[in-house]
Formats: sequence, structure tokens, C-alpha cells
Amino acid sequence: MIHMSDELSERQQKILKLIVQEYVQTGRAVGSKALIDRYKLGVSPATVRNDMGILEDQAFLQHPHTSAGRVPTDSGYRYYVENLLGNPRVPMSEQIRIRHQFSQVEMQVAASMKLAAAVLAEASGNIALISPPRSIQETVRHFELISLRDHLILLILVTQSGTVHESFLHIDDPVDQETLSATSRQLNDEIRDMRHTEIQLQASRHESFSALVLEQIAALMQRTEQESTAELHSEGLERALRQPEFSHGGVAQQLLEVLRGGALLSVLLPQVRQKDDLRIFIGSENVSDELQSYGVIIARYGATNEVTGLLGILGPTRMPYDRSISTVRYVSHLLSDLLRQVHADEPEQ
Amino acid sequence: MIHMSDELSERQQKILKLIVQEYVQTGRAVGSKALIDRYKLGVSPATVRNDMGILEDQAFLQHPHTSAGRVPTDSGYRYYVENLLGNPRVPMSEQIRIRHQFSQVEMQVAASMKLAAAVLAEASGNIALISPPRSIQETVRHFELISLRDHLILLILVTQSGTVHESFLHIDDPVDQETLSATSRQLNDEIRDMRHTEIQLQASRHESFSALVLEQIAALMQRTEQESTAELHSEGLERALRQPEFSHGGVAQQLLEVLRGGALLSVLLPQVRQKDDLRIFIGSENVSDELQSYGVIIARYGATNEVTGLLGILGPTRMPYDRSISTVRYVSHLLSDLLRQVHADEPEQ
DNA sequence: GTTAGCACTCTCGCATGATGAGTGCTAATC
DNA sequence: GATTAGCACTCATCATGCGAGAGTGCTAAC
Repeated sequence: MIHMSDELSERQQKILKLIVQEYVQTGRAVGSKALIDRYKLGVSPATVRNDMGILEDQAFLQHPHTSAGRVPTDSGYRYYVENLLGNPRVPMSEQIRIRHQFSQVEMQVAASMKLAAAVLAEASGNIALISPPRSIQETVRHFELISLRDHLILLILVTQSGTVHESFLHIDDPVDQETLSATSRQLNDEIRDMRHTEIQLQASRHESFSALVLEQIAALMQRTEQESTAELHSEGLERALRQPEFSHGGVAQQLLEVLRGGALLSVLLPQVRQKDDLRIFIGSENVSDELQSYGVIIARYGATNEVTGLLGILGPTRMPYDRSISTVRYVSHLLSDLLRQVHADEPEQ
Repeated sequence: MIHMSDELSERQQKILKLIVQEYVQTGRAVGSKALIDRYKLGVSPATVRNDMGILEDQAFLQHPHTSAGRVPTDSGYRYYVENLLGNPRVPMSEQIRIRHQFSQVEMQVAASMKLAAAVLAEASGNIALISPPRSIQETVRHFELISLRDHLILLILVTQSGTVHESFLHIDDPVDQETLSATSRQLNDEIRDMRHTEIQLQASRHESFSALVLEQIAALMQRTEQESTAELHSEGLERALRQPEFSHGGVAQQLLEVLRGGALLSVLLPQVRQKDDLRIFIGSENVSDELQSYGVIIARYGATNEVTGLLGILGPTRMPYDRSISTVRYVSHLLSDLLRQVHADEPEQ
């Protein structure tokens, strides 16, 4: 079989795969000798060296310095993920364990999300990312007005995605609970399934108190809509910091800034548009500088294409892609199933 | 004036104060020469050295090694905080800036808490701690039942402290919104101001659906009561990690574990019992080993003695106590004022 | 195409030595 | 009696140098 200059022989692929795995595990550059010692390849170190040289020419490997072993480049990881990984699955025993944990929290969305994050962090040893399921264009499902004090009302709003929002409403003239209930009953019918822009419009058709309430609702929805695109929780920082990559001073701080900072939100996440889409970003493939030395795996989950959230894993480029990918995919499906039970009016086909 | 062996002369106090301030600022051990260079004391280095020696005998200072400058001990900080600090106040310009920020978020408790944390972190350069205002024994103020789907109901509960809780309720036989509203109207009157134990009791007096609802409410309250004692948010980690104390590898991780771990919650916080109580824990004064190298300033804020929360600052023992203490005190009063507007039925005398 | 052999490179860890900040002590001074 | 000048001494820090070890690349043989 003749090898094109940009095709890898079977053995070269195998060597690349082993180097990636070995390096991910140990964190040290992999030498030809070490590779032979740990896996019987049936060939001599010299042969491996030759292949390594070729892999280096193809930019899949690199030297930290002249006399160290090889380390995968970002393209090396990319090749590994795309061609050498197959379709990794979560081991059955793991699946059962995870499903069992999820069955404990049942229908509580908040608790499920926490659990999902914990599972992701646990499985990868890295940082789990998760954003709550939100609709792109939230509409009103229901709201309530509760009198707290003479001049203070609590507004509770439930939106289409089942999220509960709250806000205090300050009024000049006292209104009793009866009137509040009557008002809310009437207005609820009026604005059900409306977007915040429509409610804003509707507010102008009312006067005094009703108008105030509607405006508050519109404002609340708008505010949370803006915030929801910026909501990204993370989990597993402590454990992740135990890794040698991160244990060096200053890196921890940088990592926190990445998490808090906008690069993830503004650059990476918008690329994951559809439900069940799973994307992998490795090191320099990230446009953003901050993320140069990280690998990110992100999937979009949700009951429908309307109400969705994101979840994934962030770690050093040197991360266990196989386990991470399979776990992200599995947990994302679990969460989707769960949401379907809570949100969808009818099960998906 | 005769000096008792355990009393400090005026000059010794001044030297101690300067050493603490200088060390807090620079982070490097302070030598006699350096002290003279930066502040004109009107005496020679040798004199300062003698006084330093005495301060060291009294265990207010210590040598890292034979030939380095002096560093305050934990008792040194303690003496500084108690005797040399006076009653530090937030500068007027700061006060105005902070008050202005608070006026922006107005009555939104959640936003105010975030802001409070941000202000604390900003002022101290360290980590802000804050726990939401909760009542020791929450009672029911109001609840609502909202039908989401045939077999799924959203339960929204408002407790005495004004906190909103939510929970999904799964039922076998569909109930329409009309019935839900009727049920909730009736039950609301029944259980207003009750504790979860009383509600549990009340549940047994009802049958089927009503009983289910009451039980769910009781369970929800109990759950959140347990959680509320374990709720402690932190803010400003990134900035804090920029400090030399923390930039060394591994410390970041340890710090995260302190925050997540229970030492703070279970050991320190319970000691701050009353509203407006402000406590300072310095290094080894903390019983817990994890906190050996940290200083913690905590105050309890609240509208009344019933509904209270905690807020404070955690940093290395080497922290700016003056600014930290004054800011904690100031912000705590601001939050108390705010809560008084929201919660208290009548203003405090 | 594969392998053995070998010179070469470069990091890492360790000992060495110079530097300099800071001390503690003693004796002189105010 | 308190303060100060002078001086020998201590010890962390930093740069330098050196040996060991891991790993490579090349060439020539298989």
C-alpha cells in the first residue's frame, strides 16, 4: 500500500493513538523507548522513532525540546478525536450508577442540573460547565401578585420554560390581596404566551396599577432574557486544580478568569446551536487567546429545539477526550429526557 | 513612666502598628532600616531594633529566619486590631459611591446581595462571603399552585423571610387550574404562619390531594431549612488569587476547599450569633486547621433578630484589617437597612 | 523497510559561592 | 538610663557549573 504524504499508515495511527493516551495519562512527553516498554508493538524503538518523525512532519506531534519525548499537538488531538476514537460509550456499569443517581432527584430541575455537573466533573476530572434550559424567546405562563406589606408586593412569574422569576414591586397606594388576585386573574388571561415586547405594548393599553404590573413583568422578562445568555455555572474546580497542569501558580487564577470571563460565552457557546449538537474545541482552534491551552466539549440539550441549555467539560488540552465526550453525550441525553417530562406538552417523536 | 513587662510603650505601639501596616502592604518582612527609611521616627535603627526585640519577646513579632526582618504574629495582628486600630470608618467618598450603587438595585434582595459581595471583595482585595437572610424558623406566608401539564403542578412557596421556593408536584389524576386555585385559597388561610412541623401535622387532617400538597410544602420547608444553614456564597476569588500569598501552586486549591468545605460553616459562623455582632478570627485563633493561615471577618446583618444573614471577608492573615473591618461593618448596616424596608412589618426602634 | 549502534542535545537536580539585607551585641554617647 | 554607632555574624536568594539521564537523529548493516 502506497502512502500519500498526508496519510498515516496503520502503525503510525496506532503510535499516535498510544502517544495521546500515554501522554494524557502520565502528563510527560512520551519517548520511543517508553512506548515500547509499556505496549508490545513488535517493532524496535528505532522504527517507532522513524514513525514519530513522520508524525512530527505532519504536525501531529511536537518536541518540547530536542531531547525530550513527543507530545501531541492540537492537530494531533484533533486527528485522535476524529479518526482514532471511534464512538466511545459510557461503560454500562457507569450508566447504571448515573441513572440511579438521577432517579433520586426525580423531577427537580435545579437539583438535576447540579447532579449533571457533578457527574461530568467526576467523570472527566475536569471542570463541568452547565447552563440552565431556557427558551430563546420566553413567553408568560403564569404570574402571581402577593401582598407583603402595605406598599410592597411580591411578583412571581412563571415562564414557558417553567422557570420561576421573582421581583418586588413598590407602590404608593396600598392595594389589598383581594384586588391583587382579581387583577392578576384578569391580566393572566390577557398576556398568556406573550413575549416581553408584546406585554410592553399591552401595558400601554392599561392604566395605573395594571400598567405598572405589566411593565414590571415585561422588564423582568427582558432582564432575565439578557442574563440567561450569560448564565454558565461551573463545577469541579477544586478537583481540576489538583492536576499538574493547573497546580502551577497563577494558572488557577487564569482559569477562573476564563470561567468568569466572556470568551466561553461569547465565542464558543453560540457555535453550538442545535439540540444534540456536540462540539469539540481544542487549544488553538479556539479563536480566543484565553482558551489557547484548554480543550472544551460542549453539547446542547433540551426537551425541544425551543427550550435548551448547554452542558460540557472544560479542561487542559491534555484531557481524557474519550471519557469526556461519551459522558457529555450521555448526560446530555439524560437531561433532555428529564426535561421532556417536565416541559414538553407532548413527547417528542 | 515605668513599663510593666507586658505593656508596650507608646513608641513600641507605634512601631508595631507600622510593621503591621508595612507588612500588610508589601508582603515582605520588615527590617529596622526599612522602617526608618519610609517613616521618619526620629530615632536610630538600633533603637527600633531594641524595641522590635521586646515586641518579639512579647510574641507580637517573629523572625522568619535569623536574618530577615520582622513579621507580625497572630497575636500581633490581634493587638493591632484591638488596640491600635481605633474605630476605622469607610471614607466618605467611598460611602457615597457604595450607597449610589445600592440605590441602583433598589429593592431586589438577590441583586443587593451580589452587590454587597462585590463591594466587600473590591474593598479588601480578598474573598467576600455572604449568606442570604433567613429566618431561624421559617413560616409560611403564601403559596400558589400552578398547573403546568395534566400530571404536573408547580408549587411556589413564599416564606416569612420573603424567600421564594419552588417545587414540582407529580400527580396521578389531573386537576384543573380552577380546583388548584380553590384548594390553595383555602389551605393558604389554614397554614399561614405555620412552621413545617405544624404543617406536617395539618397534612394528616386532610385527605388525598390537599394532604399531598401540604406534605410537599412541609418537605420543601424542611429541605430549605437544612440547606439554608449551609448556604454561603463567595465572590472575588480571581482577584484574591492575584495576591502573592495565593499565587503559589496548590494554595488556590486549598482555598477552594476551605470555601466549599465545612470548617467555615460549622465552626466560625455559628459563633456570630447576634445581629450587628462583628467577629474577627485571626490565623491560629481558628480552631480548625484548615483556617490556620487565614483571617476572617464576619458580621451578622438583618432586619430583625429573626431574619438574618451573614457577610464578611476571608483573606490571608496578612490582610488589610482596617479597610476590611470598616467595609464589613458599613455594608452590613446597609443591607440591614434594605431588609428592614422589605421584611419588617414595622421599622425598628 | 527495519534495526543496532553511537554521538549528540538538552533538561533536571544538586552543590558551590557571592551578595546583601538584617540582626544582636558591645561600648560609647546624650 | 535610654539611645546610638560600629561590627561581626547569619542566612535566604540567585547565578553558575557540573554530572546524570532520557531521548533523539543519523548511518550503516540486516
